[in-house]
Amino acid sequence: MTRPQDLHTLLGDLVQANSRLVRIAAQATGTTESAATWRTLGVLQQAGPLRIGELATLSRVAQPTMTKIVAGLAERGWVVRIPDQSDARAWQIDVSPEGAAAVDAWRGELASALHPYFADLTADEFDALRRTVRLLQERVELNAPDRTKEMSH
Amino acid sequence: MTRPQDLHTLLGDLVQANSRLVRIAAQATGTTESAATWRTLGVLQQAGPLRIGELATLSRVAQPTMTKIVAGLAERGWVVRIPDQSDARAWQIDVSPEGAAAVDAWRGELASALHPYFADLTADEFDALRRTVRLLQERVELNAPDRTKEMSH
DNA sequence: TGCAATAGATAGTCTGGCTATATAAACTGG
DNA sequence: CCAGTTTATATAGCCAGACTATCTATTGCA
Repeated sequence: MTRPQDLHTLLGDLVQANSRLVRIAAQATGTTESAATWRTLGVLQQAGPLRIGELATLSRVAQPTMTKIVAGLAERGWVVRIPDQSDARAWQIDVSPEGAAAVDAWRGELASALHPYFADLTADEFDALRRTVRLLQERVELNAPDRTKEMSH
Repeated sequence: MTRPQDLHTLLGDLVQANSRLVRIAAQATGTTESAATWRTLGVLQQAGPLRIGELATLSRVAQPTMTKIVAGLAERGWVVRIPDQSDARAWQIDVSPEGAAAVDAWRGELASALHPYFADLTADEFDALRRTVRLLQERVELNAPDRTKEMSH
């Protein structure tokens, strides 16, 4: 039923539309915080305390990138770094109450900024949007990426 | 019909899901090119030859940012810079055939990378996705952003 | 005990954002 | 017709977030 040709076009269009949406939001909110911040906090909220490495894998960034992001978040007080009881090399990273509040605040700003663009949705359109967001969420669930390539050394 | 509370949540979820989707695509394709590249070329393909400033406004980035992006694209031969007949300060920027080919190639890679995640959509889900992408495209159309703030000096 | 494997940090590079400012061309008013 | 303002782009300098390569410190096993 899903025609590959259409899917091909659709996915490109989806990513491009989203890139524009993100720029609109960035300019409208004037927030300095970037996608990486909210992506990382989102993963943590969803998957509880995690090690840097696990967090990097689930967020699909390289480990040194995650080390930097976490350093920034820790500076803002949005995550806490708890020494891992069972491994002195490792940390458990978790969202702080302040971090959770920051996510909420950002969602509020984002909604205000984008509301004018979506205020006039029909019930039908709203429903399609809602279903698609759920769909996307399912598909980008936090499954560990395929590491076959790396494993083959 | 559209409940603000739901819309609030929905938009946050949409942006977050998309941020993950973009990371999945980035890792799966292994492409080094970033969102800004395809966003910019997309705007050009849609709105024909444009000046740097117009391009920046429509892409919703600052003018110096666009100068840099265009410099990069010109190096790769993906855009051409045509001197503006009527104004020696300005350039007309347009997509080159190579640029258009690069966009096509990227869409292909993206589709291949994401296809496994979307291969099993039902006709119904596919339809909701298709309608939502169209919807998003309408909403992020290339309308010049509101410049009221800047104009008030 | 001693050495390979693992977790994270550090170094260095690039792109893409930003603001502030410089440069150069184009207007405009006396 | 030229002086001053406005406008279009470029330059400089900053920062975050992405990468690879490598270092350090612990772990864990032979």
